[in-house]
This record gives sequence, structure tokens and C-alpha cells, in this order.
Amino acid sequence: MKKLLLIDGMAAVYRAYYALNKNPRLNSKGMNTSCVLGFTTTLYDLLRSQRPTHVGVAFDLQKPTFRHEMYAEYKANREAMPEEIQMGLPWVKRIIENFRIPILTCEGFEADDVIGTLSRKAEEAGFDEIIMVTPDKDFAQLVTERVKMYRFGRMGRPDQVMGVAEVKEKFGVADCRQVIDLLGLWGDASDNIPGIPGVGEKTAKKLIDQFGSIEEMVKRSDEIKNEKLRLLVKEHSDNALFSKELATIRLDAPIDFEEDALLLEEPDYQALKETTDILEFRQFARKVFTDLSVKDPSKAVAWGNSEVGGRRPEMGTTSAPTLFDQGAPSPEAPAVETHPITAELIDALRGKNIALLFDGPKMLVATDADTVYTTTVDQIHSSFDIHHLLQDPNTTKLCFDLKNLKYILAELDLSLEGEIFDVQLAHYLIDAEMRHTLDFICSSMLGFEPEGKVAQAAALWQLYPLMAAKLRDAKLERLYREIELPLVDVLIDMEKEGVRIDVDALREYSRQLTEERTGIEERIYELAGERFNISSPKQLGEVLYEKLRVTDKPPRTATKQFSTAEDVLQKLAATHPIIPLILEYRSISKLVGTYLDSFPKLINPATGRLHTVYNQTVTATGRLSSSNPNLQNIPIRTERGREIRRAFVARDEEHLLLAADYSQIELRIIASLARDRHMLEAFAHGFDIHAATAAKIYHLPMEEVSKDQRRNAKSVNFGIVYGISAFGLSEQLGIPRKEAAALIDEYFTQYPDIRRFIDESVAKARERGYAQTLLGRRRYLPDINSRNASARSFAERNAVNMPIQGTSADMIKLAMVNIHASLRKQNLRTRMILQVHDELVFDLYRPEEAIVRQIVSREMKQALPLPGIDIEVGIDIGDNWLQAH
DNA sequence: CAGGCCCCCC
DNA sequence: TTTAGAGGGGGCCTGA
Repeated sequence: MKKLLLIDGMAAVYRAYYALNKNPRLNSKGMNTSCVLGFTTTLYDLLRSQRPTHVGVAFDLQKPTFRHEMYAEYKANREAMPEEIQMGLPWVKRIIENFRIPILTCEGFEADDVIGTLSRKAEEAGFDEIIMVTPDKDFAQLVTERVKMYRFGRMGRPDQVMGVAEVKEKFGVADCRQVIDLLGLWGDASDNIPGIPGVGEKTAKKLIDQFGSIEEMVKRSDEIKNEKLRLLVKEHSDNALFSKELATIRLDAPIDFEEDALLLEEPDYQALKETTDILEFRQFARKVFTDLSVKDPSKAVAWGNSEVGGRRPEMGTTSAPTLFDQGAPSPEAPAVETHPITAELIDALRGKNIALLFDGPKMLVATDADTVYTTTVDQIHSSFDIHHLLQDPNTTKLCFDLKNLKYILAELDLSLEGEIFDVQLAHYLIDAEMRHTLDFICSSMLGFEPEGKVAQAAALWQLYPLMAAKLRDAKLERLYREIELPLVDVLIDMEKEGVRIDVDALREYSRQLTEERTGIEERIYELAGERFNISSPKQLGEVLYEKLRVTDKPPRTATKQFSTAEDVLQKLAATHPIIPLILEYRSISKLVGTYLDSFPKLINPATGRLHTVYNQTVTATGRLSSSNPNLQNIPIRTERGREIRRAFVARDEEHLLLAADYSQIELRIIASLARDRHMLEAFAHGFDIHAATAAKIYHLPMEEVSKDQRRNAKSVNFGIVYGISAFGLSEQLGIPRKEAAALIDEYFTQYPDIRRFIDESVAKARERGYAQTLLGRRRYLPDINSRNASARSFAERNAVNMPIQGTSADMIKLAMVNIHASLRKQNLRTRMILQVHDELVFDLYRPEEAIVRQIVSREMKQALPLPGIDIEVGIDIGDNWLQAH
């Protein structure tokens, strides 16, 4: 196993400088050693975490090696190198020497070129893995930032390790040159870096697909059909070529790849000790010398040997690719024979498993991985009786997207019996966060993408054994069989049922709000001194921050646009009377656009009702999602929004709406999972949990808790579920960060088991590589061991949140299946129509109120008992959804 | 048509 | 040096 680590030294130094210069670290001689310490720890952490066998650091800024005049100009114009860096560089080099790592340079070439070239050569020399430490978080940004650096005199963002395999995977290209072609020119869409204004990444990709390279595109620009685009390319072609040249990492630097020189050696401890003594890196020295030498100075131990967790299940069979790998020829789909379905065939297939897929009006029945029978829907009823085949209870039906398939079959008056294996559902359980298209599943598991529906039908046969084994190995079979599969029928019934909407009420309310909004609009224009599109964040940003200058530090979004987000404006509300009006305008627009005006259009004329679509394979935690329209986000928080629920009404005079919701389900789950005695007791006594929490953290009797204290406690409780941070809590509550931190501290003192649970959840996830719910639903968290602190924190929060949110999802799904079965079994006319994560809504047939109350309450409480705690369900009834709360 | 931004829900 | 900074979703609007 040969693994090479190449570091752009200067980038790492700058990174360290920027990361640390807010808190400069002075030693006793008054020397600012921030950047040296930063670089040193970065280097050391890299070696420990990546465990390379070979390593090198490239430097370029110390010598005049500018490839382009423009680059030279940039260098001349850029701010002088910060003093700390100038002072620190000799020390940085000394540290590198102490580690016995070679410094790589090549006259006339930059560090990136050197790294690029050596990567290629290492690849040819048979290295198994090559890691480049670049100035930016991924390869694309590396290149774009590089262009920015030249153009705008800015250094790139902090460095991060990105394995070359990731580059390939991310961009789906075989050769790093393609990546550079693609991104070196085009950069990111927001800045139009390549120098062709108006050409974003997408357009760029199309052009590159068409022409193959930028040079070719410039040469044959007459062939660009879109006139505007053609003129742009022509006008800016010099710039485009130049940008590419600047951004291209050269792979032909005349530098020899001396494998032996790059071998990772034991540091020169004596010299390292002396250096760190002078610089006063005491903590670092203690860490290094404890880590490295005390017990066993042998190299294997020195550079660590810990197991790396967080691996996703191996989906494919191919080994990890590397950057310069041209890619193994992909496996081919087997040749598939097709035959028409005949009556004789249907008899012959009795007792055999089949895979079922529709291609528009064609029905495809695959009997194995290379035989597919086809027929058209017209023939199904006239020529033979396919019922026998679909309803044979002794055979398994393979399919993809069962819910949709059942809809199609239902239209043809067909249905399925026997075991069903839905590849999509199975894939969702195996790795929820992946994409669940058939093409993606095939390419990741089989190594090829079947062309056309016939090949897809046949591929289901190849996927089946692989996925069935994965479900079994990961102990996901019960979730599949007892929750997700039966849920399909429940969701179909709910979707078909739909919900009745009082359209007149919606229209009237819409009219009323629109009128209100018009008035607000006029006042906004007056205050702004011009008419503009208030709904355009771009225009609004310009008005607020450029024209009215409501603040001298305009907030920016991630893409450097002006931010006009709600919380931002909320904070600026006092600075200008226009801002509250804008917030008002926004909230009305949202209600009118998203709900009031859109629902009437979505009502199905055939049923007169509104039908949502539940997606079972979207969320990472196991929840459902709802769309077209999304009925899981109907307003409730504000008075004005809540009114919309009045328009969700019962089916007719014989019906009412019944809403049943779990009380504090996520907190109960965390209390149970953590076995926190104090929280369990609070629930057992039936206390208001937020008030009880407030009483604890403020050391007051519960009766004396103020509203604000309860509100704060509630936020902390929520924060716990989400993966709390002092920053987040302080933002949420509008209190100083210190106060927020103190609240959290006290919370953990009062609920010590919750603290322990959080730590254990993270530890378990780190060990296994995934988080899981009470029933074993998984979420893979590959970043849990990431070197990147923010990626790692994100994974850690998910390690805590997923078991809670996911267990709650498991619970309500089970309840839905059981309630549905119970309503059917007892031939009741009441129908389940909506699910909103912890709430179920029913069209209640009035005479059935007592029995339905009983069924719903019982099934929801019993669906998934939690150790140590009772589950409470609140039930309300009314003519409409607002009343039923 | 898609991505950015925003805002609604749990 | 910038910005974001609590988990999970979906939809509208603009701008190309």
C-alpha cells in the first residue's frame, strides 16, 4: 500500500495565518508564532489522520516563478505578505526539515503544478492513493479560487484535504484535465469568472460537451446556435483562453518523481524538540512526544494505525479510482431477449418470480436477467388473463417504485399479490441519503446503466439478490416488511382520498390579503422613492443596502449577494420604517402565493378534492415528505397564517375532521433513549416539560417560572434535539452567547444522562459509521471522522438527531399501518387523510367517533412502546382543521 | 428551466 | 477573508 500526501505549503501557511490571526499567539519573546503553529499542527494532523507512506511539501512564493505577466502584476499589487508570515516562513521550513519531509520546488512552476505533476507520476509509479492538500475545499473551488486570486488579488480559502477519488466521483470524469477544462474556465456561476459574462456552469457544461474543449469552442464559435451566447463567446474569447491558462494546473513540470526521497520518515526528534522549545510550542510538543515516542517508537505506531470508521456499505465492486486512472472499462448490461407475452407463457410462468416495469403503454415482464416479455396495455384484457401471474401468492414480484406501479396497475384493473420486492424502497433503507433512481442504483451496484426500460426490467433481477442480502446483513428486513412495504398501500389510500377544501373561503381570504398587500406595497415604494420588485431579493437588496443604506455592513449570503432573509431584516427592523413593511409584504405574499392562490388550481376536478403526493424515499431520517402541494407545511404559528386551516374541511355534513397528535414525542424519545431519570420523572408526573426544565435550570419551583424562562427552556429542549450550540441558541433567543452557553451548561448539569446520551450517540456513530433508530433504520455519517471540523460537527449533530427524529418517524409509520388495517378490518367509513410528522388527520364519519377515537389513540400509543415512558396522544375534532386543534 | 433564496411546517 | 452558525423537509421567483 503506497499512499502519497502532497501539500501546498504556502496555502497551508496562509490558511493557518487567517485561521489564527484573530487571536495572535505571542510567545514570551513577543514573537507572533501563529502561522508557524498553525502550519505545524496542520501538518502533524495530516500525517496522523491520513497515514501516508510518502509525503512532500511544495513551495513557490519564495522565488520569482511567475508564469504570466498578469500573475506578476497581481503579486506586485497584492497586499504585502503579512509580517507574521514573512517572519514565520524560515521557521515553517525548519519544522518541515525537522519532520524530514522534502520540500518540492521547480523553477518556473507553481506549487500546484508541482503537486499536479508529481501526482501523475506517482500514479504511473503504481501508488494506491494520492492526496493533495489544496487551497480550497474541493477541486472545483481550488481552480476557481485560483482564478480569483489572480484577478482580484485575493488568496484562496482555507485548505482541505480532498482525495483524488472524490474528484472523479464528484465530477464523473476520467481525467483531471477534464475537470480543469470544465471548471478552470468557467468557475462559479455567480462571478462569471471565466470572463464571459452570463455564462454559468450549466451553459459551460453544455458548450464543453458540444466542443470538447475551450480552444475548440473558440475556434468554432460560429456553430453556437444561441445568438446572444455566440456573441458573448466571440467577444470574450481571448479572456476565456487566458483564464483557462491561468487556472490550468500544469502536469508537465520538469521535476523528477523520486519515490524514495518522499518516503515518510521518523521525525528528527532532537531537532524538533529544540525548535518547539524556542518557539514555545509546549502543548504541541507534549502531544507529539506522547503520541509518537513514549511507548513504541516504531514507525507504524508513530504515525498511527487507528481504524477509520464511517464507511458506507460497498455499493459497487470496483476499487477506489484515482485521479489519473483512465477508468476500467465499465461492465456491460447483458444482452436481453424480448418476446411478446402470450397466453401460453402466462401459464408457463405460474409459480415463477417476475420483475415488473412499465414503459409508457408497454408492460414489461422480466423472467430473469436476460429475458423480458412485453405486451401493451390494450392487449392485457383482450388477449389473455394476466391476473393469474400478478396474483399468484407464491411468487415474488420485483419492481421499482411500488406506489407508482400500483397506481398504474389499478388503472388497468390489476393488482398484486404475493411477496413484493421494491428495489427503490430497499435502496432507501440501505442508504437513505443516496439518490434512488433506477439508473443510479444500477450504476452504483451493478457498474452499468441499463439502456432503456427493457434493460432496466432485466436489471431488477440482478439487483434483487444483492439488495436482499444487504437488507438482511444490515437487519433492515423488518423495517422493510413491517413498515415501508405495508405503508405503500396506506399512502395510496391517503393520496387517493385527498382532502376537501373550501375554495370560496380561500378566494375570499386571498382577496382580502391581496388588498392589504397593495396598500403596503405603495407605502414601500414611497419610502424607497422608486417602484421595484419587492419579491426579488436582488432588487430589494440593492434598494435596502445601496440606495437607503440601512446599514453600513450589508449582510451577505453564501454567494455574496445581499441577504434579505427574515432574521437579518428582523434585526434591522428598527433602522428604517421600510423594513417592517417589507416583512409584512413578504408574509402576505407567501400565504397568497403558496397556499391561497395555488390550492384552488390543484383541486382535482374528478374528486373535487386536494390530493398531495407522499414521498417515501426522500428524507435522510425516515420521515415522509409531501409535495404538489406540500400539505405538511400549512401555517399554524401566526394568526394570519393559521386561518388557512379553516379552509381544510370535512368531507360533508356527515363527517368531521379528527386530528391526533403525539405529545412531545421527540423529547419523550430522547428521555427514553437516554434513560434520564429526571426527565422521565417530569413526564411521568405529567408536568409541562418546558416549565419543568425551566424550573430545573433556573432553580425555581415550577409555579414561579416566568414566561421568558419557560420560553428559554423550550428553546434549549429543542436545541438538544437538533444538536445544540451556544451560537444557535443565542441567535434563537436573542441573548448573548455567554448566557446561552450558561443555560446549556446548567441544562446538562440537571440532566446529566442527556449529556451522556449525546456523547454516546456520537461515539457509537463514530465506531459504526452510522446512526440508527430504535428499530435499526440507519443513516450513514461518513464525515463523523472528518478532519474538517464543520463537516465533522454536522455529522455529530446528525448522530444525535437522526435516532430521535427517525424513531419518531418509525413510530408514526407503524401507527399508520396499524390504524389503516384496523379501519379496514372493521369496515369503517372514516379515512386517514393527512400525516404531518407527529400528527394524523382523519375524515371522521360522525357515527364512528367513539370507536375511531379509541382505535387511533390505542394504535398511536402502542405502535412503538418506549422503555420507561408512556406516550401521550391528543385528539381534537372539528368542522375544519383549525378547529380540530 | 434551475438555482438561489426564502419561509412555511414538524 | 468571507459567511454561517440546530435537525428534517418544499416552493416561489428571478434570470438566463
